[in-house]
Amino acid sequence: MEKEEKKTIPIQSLAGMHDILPEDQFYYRRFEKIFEKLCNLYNFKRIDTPILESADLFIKGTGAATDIVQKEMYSFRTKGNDWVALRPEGTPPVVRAYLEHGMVSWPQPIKLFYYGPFFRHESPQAGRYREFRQFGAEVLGESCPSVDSEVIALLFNIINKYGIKNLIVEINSLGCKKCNSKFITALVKYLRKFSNNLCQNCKRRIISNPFRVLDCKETTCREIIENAPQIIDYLCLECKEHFKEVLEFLDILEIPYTLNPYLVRGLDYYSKTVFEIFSVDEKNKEENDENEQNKKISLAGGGRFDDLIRVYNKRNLPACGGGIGVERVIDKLKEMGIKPEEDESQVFLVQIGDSAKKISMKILQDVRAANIKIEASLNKDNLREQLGRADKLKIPIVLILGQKEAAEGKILIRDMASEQQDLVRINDLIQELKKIIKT
RNA sequence: GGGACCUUGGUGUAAUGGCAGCACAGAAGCCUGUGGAGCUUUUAGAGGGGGUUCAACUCCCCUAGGUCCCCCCA
Repeated sequence: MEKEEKKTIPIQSLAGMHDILPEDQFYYRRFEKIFEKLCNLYNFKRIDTPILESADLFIKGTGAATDIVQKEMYSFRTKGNDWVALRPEGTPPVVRAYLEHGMVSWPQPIKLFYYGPFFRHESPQAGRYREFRQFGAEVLGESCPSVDSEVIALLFNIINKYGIKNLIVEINSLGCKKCNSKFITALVKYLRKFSNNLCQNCKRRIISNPFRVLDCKETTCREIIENAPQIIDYLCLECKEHFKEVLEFLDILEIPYTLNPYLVRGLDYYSKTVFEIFSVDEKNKEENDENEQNKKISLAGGGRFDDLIRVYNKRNLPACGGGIGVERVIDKLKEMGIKPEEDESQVFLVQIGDSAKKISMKILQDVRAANIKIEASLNKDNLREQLGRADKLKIPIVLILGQKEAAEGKILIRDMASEQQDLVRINDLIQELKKIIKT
């Protein structure tokens, strides 16, 4: 054998991708428990769609001109020469599944939720990762404005229940095709007058996606936008009515919201209602609004997408949905200093001697079968060490099985805090444990 | 796509162009029948590559990550 050169190749996780270590799992579990419970109450059914989809699904659905598709999509050719993509968002796959499985013929509306990883290739920063988890809820096949409010309420309540208060919904209406084409004409006409003063991006956007100019953060652009026509004034009767009702429902549900006429969102398929949910920090609420505006990160967002289905199918299908950025919500909770409780072992088994060790294996199995979380270190033999371990793991109850006890078919139950010990028959152990753990 | 700062054992950190030190955690022991303490011993480190230099953890360049900002979004 040659002498091995110790050249270590650094193995790191990819940029923007993170391991979720045991200590962080509880943040996720807590979130999962909450959305599962609330979805059940709202009667949303879970759907899981593949992480890998045809790239076309997003190019057509999310929109070829959007940043998500243009710059951020993980897409590649497979060996079979298919053009595929890691899903950057959840709505197109759900719509695809809806059509593929004939959910049109199920009783409408179809209320679905999903949870899982999504991928976008952009520079990582606060609340922004290349792999992130999203919870989303979609209602398909229903045009009633109550649906918009219900989706907002569901997302709002999940985040709220997770422990993040001071939530506020920003909401706007983009209108339908008819009214927003009128608006776009007016907007473009207005913007052209100032096009020399707009930033480079916005000059391009006048042609490619004039809506997005409203969203620009450049101060010069913002000044121009201040006096720009507002979509609200161009809504057709139906859209105006729809929006009004959504807001009324939000009032009834006591969900705090503010109208944001500049909220447009970067996905192509939205129509009528669009919204994002933010957490407002008490402390800098009053301070310089400018900085505040730029710094806030939305925890959730969504809207109505009555026209998305037509992209894939001739069918006409109203729908509305939204998603929560799970990492963003977790980061917020951490920022607030809240830690979900870890579910520690309740019992630790200490054994001394060979015969005891063998009986221990059986006891561990039986105790676990009785749904009691028990830990042991069978690799160690002395009592002191094993007790030390139980102590380090902060396990409140220790079972001690020595040679003496094993021979008599008995076992000691020790309460670590009070240092009280009871000798019980091994046959009665589970009963005794249940008594102790209940109280 | 553009920019700022950062990277020292598992973790948190210190100092220095000249032996990389400390704390915690880990392992072994004092001590195979009762834990939390103490003591002893011990494992383990400069993200990777290149350059300047007698000498680089330190200075320079590249690269990979991290954090953050612009852009955009969850």
